Amino acid sequence: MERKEAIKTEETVGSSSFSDHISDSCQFSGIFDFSEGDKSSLGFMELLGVQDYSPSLFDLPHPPSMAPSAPLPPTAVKECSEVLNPPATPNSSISSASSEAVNDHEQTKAVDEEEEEQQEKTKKHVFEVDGFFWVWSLFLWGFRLKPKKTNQKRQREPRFAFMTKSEVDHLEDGYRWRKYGQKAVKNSPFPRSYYRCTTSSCNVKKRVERSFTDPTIVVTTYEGQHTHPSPVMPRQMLAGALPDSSLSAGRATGFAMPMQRSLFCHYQQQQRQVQQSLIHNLSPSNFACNGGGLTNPAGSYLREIRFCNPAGSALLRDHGLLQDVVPSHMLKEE
DNA sequence: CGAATTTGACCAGCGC
DNA sequence: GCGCTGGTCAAATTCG
Repeated sequence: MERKEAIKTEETVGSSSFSDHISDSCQFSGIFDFSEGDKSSLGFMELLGVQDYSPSLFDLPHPPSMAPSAPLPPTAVKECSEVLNPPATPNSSISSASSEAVNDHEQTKAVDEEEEEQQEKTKKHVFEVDGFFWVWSLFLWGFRLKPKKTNQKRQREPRFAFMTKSEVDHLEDGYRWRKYGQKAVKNSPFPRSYYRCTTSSCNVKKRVERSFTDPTIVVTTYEGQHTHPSPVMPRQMLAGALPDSSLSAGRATGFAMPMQRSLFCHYQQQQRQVQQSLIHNLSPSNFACNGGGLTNPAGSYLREIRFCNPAGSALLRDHGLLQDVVPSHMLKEE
């Protein structure tokens, strides 16, 4: 049901064509599902191999073509925010974002609900991380979980979904999980498994299921935030293996950073087959995705994923498999 | 024997 | 109101 709504919204917003258009130069993308309170949202994030960012680049529905360029040396992280339909002076529209986001939110309170939804739908964020520009597109799922008149609806934790190409269903992510349920998924031969963090004070949950459009893809959805450090992965190991930006992201947010951790754990466990699969397919220059498409009428998360010829070992080395799948500021923003 | 998993039952939300 | 579906519970079973 939720996914069906997502499809509707995406078509409304027009991001589908945007995704298609940039797919050739997109180096990585993922779908992220956030739910909080009575509001749900779905977005996709794309890493663009572009150095010369121009806000008009993201002007829907006619984005210009983008040519990938070599990665830049690590730079200070910048965070940018803009609204679609960029201002008249494109290159000056990039500005510090956090406060703007807050201000935007405040302003939208003043308008009626439809206008507010429209504004939220079209809000986009652009981040620069280590010389890469990340486009964070966030749009509502097209519905607000009907707020109960009595406001008795149970609050849902923020959720984070990502896809991993793996032969292993339950990817090691540094935390210990206890399986508490399994359900058949409608229109899919693959069941969905439900896990809870085994730490007593921590109520983080995750769902794991395979995409039935591509059985090699595992869709993992995390809900909530861990209230404790990873019991499996010593911090020192992490500190030695991952760039500062990755660590700071995890520390600053308390978020699980699931893909980052799972990739790292695969290293540690010498699960070579899975590791190579992950490295190959998640390496920025190998991973091309036709966006956060949800156009499959049966409701799959995935539309089409293409894997290009391997060519990016340098990227892999320099950027550590894009450990910052979600840059820290994105997580801070929600 | 304790921990983890399995699996059918149950419940809540939603659409018709 | 009813049926469908997603999510959770908990007893039974399996595993180490």
